Amino acid sequence: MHPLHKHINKRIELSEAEFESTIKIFQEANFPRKHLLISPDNIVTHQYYVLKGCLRTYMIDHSGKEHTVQFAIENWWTSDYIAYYTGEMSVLYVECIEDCELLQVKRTDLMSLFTRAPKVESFFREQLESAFVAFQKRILSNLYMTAEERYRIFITSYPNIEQRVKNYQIASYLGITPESLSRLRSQRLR
Amino acid sequence: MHPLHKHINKRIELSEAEFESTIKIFQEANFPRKHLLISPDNIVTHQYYVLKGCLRTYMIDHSGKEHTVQFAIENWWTSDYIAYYTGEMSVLYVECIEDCELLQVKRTDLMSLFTRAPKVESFFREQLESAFVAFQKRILSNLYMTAEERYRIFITSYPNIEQRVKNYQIASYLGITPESLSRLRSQRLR
DNA sequence: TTCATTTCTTATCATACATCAATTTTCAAG
DNA sequence: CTTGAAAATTGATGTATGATAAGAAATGAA
Repeated sequence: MHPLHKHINKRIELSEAEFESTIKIFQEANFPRKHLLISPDNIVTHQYYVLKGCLRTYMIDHSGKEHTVQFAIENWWTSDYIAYYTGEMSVLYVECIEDCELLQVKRTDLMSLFTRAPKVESFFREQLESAFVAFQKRILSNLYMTAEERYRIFITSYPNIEQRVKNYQIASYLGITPESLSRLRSQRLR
Repeated sequence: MHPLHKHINKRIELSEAEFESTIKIFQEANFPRKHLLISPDNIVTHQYYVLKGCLRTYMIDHSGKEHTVQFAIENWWTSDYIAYYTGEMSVLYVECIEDCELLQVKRTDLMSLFTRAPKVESFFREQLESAFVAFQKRILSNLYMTAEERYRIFITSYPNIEQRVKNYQIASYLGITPESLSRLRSQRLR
């Protein structure tokens, strides 16, 4: 069974035939480590499903500092969703931090698939509901947790991520400097 | 034209007949100032559309401090979306901070409406996309902006909100103390 | 394996915001 | 209006995290 079919069927029941018409609009796309899938000031027409690899979505602020919005690993979806959903120019980078095997899909193709296959739209709606919950929880945890608690939550909810991404990238996800992350990691060992 | 019909038609075209079958599953619900629509440790079965009034969604952490997730005014939707979408017990309060006229809808009714009326599902998917974008922007701004910048963004994107909500509630939305908000407001005047 | 580059750590000092406390101001109920 | 409670302000002091710098460790390209 195709990994994407398996992934979709965790939420909704899609027959082999229905999946066939779905997978038609997806294209395989492989990129090496360090490749920038998306960079600022572009129109974003695609979203991406990760078959293999790891990607990071981040912005660079006016003072040159990086801020990580999201990591994506196998069976996650990624894009610059701000640009993808609004049609505005991109503000984010999406970078492969490992060699990546992706499935890409164009938003316009997905939209017309939705009218033909409402079940697929339901899948994406439910997917969005989960993502929305995750982001709401993240906003809350930024409001009331210390950096150390957020770090602990992060490494348990992204298992093995420490082997795959740099500490300074984790720091930029948590909203602290690499130095502060280093400090709180060394304190935890005592 | 019904305010909800007008609201939906900003995204998708819904005929009078289609709207009739939609509005059927909504109920009017009016509550006075200070009424708690939702409080922690309950199952959340409804979401709410604001016809009139202002509500605040917040949590209280282990040390008793309040943290505001969202304000909702006319034509906004609100609920404890974490509990509503996941089925988990609520963790949030949703409080009327003015007398409120609401339309409430049960999630199960909405789900079955979606299968009968895919256009309504499209409306809610698009709505979610926008909400997702807003939350992603908020996470980013918490990562790279100072409290003062976030305050400035807040008062321009929630116009006239200062007349409707308490400063300590705005502070708890921005992730700072009321004292800090008071100080940065007085600095802005100089 | 080697070497240059990137990343991580450690230390010191600086700062934005928190905490605590004391008034003053606002506001809503009687 | 009056009045008491809630909210906002102001000041003094504390603290987590930032900024900067320098050395150690890890990494990856040749």
